[in-house]
Amino acid sequence: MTRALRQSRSADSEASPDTRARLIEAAGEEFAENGFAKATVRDICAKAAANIAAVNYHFRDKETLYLETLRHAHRYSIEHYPHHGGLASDAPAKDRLRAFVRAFLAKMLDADRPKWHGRLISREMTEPTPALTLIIEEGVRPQFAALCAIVHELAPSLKGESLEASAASVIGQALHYHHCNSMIKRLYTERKDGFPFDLEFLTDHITRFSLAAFESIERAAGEKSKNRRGKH
Amino acid sequence: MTRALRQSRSADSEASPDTRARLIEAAGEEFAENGFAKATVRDICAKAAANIAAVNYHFRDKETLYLETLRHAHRYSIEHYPHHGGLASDAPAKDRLRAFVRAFLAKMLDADRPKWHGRLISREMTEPTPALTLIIEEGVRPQFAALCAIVHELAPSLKGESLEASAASVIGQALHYHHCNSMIKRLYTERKDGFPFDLEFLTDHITRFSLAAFESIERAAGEKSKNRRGKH
DNA sequence: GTCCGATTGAAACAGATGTTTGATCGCCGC
DNA sequence: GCGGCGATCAAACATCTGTTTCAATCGGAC
Repeated sequence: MTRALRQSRSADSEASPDTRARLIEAAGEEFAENGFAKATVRDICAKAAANIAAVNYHFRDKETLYLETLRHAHRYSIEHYPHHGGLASDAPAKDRLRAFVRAFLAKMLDADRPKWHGRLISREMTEPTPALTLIIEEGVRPQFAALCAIVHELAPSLKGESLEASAASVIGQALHYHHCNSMIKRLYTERKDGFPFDLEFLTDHITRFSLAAFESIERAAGEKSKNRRGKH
Repeated sequence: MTRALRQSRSADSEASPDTRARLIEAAGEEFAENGFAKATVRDICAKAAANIAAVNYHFRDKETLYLETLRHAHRYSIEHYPHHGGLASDAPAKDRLRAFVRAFLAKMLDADRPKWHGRLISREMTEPTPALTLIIEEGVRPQFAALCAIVHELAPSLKGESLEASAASVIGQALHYHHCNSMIKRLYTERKDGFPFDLEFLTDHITRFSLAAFESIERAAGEKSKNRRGKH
């Protein structure tokens, strides 16, 4: 009957010349800007200069289109922004933290690449859609683990939940500038030239702030264990 | 013609006995859970045990209903969670920071009060809707200013953008656990009893982390100025 | 050229959703 | 009792939106 579903197309193959790719591109922009619910198939097709039926032909659903778009964004993301930021794993932990923060921020804020990749993924973080857990697990968990490893080097006294919470503190700072972007911008409107929102400033601030915290935490841990050894 | 708009009702007056209040309550839950787009007037009315026409009668629009709901949440929020957290303004800065973080987190995570107040407001932060800027300005800006004052006491060497970025770092940590709630939860599923997401643990961690950062920053600033004085 | 499958196109369908309408009910002052 | 008025209700309306249908088109294989 319906010859709609084209389960073929191994998700990577560049078979159809254009429309499929154009659809994903257009869908990415729409979804990133308006979210899944608000973005309409018609708008997407219009932006892709494709017929409305195209989304049903190349994908099956609006939902599958979304999922495929997210997959695309995810692949792009881990390919262009590896969490080690191009640094060797035996580089000093401080540098690796900076590289991590930088890569993380760049993923979100980078403007010269089609910027919807980051926005799409961050949208998933705040309101996850059912099936995509898999992708996110695959992308986020190793990233988080890598960060935990770095933090562990910087502050060996942190363990278990405290370690993970500290890693979350680093990520939270970075994400904040992304999530509350519009809000923060408005908070700084009184400054003539706006908030210095560039990658370098933020990387620098977040790295510095976090390193300061770890340093102080370690110092305190050192004192404590010294005292303990002294008393016993 | 249409006798729909009831511009009267001074936004606070408790004129209509029930339905208006029930509508706001139901709308709050629905909007907080599903966002503005996904939440349907029919669902809201069903939850409020009101007729579909009620939302048009008491408010004018779905949008006005949303706006009014947000106003309600906002009033509730600043009333029940003052940013000073009940502390006198001459209390030690460390305590005030803790109180601030605690109030901020509580606003978001508090479960025994109808928990949608916080969720609604935080939703506005990530995707602000046009008209409500006013409310948010009114609520967020003073809160942010208060935090900046606290941070300034804790780390006098921070100034201008660095000061504001540091305040944002504190807020970012707190918001992170709220925004990425579902994501974080999933990251910790391997732990049997889940992540210790309670208010106390988070307050403690964020305060500790931030205080550590400020302490270290101040120490470094002290060193630097000492060196400078020494050299000149 | 012809056939066939893949792709595209225009139109229509079906369902959901915000909004409106006109009737009805309950209450209060007269 | 009656008229007026605020409030509620069931039903319908108009629009938007995801999806489907079926014909038209294109490109290559034979």
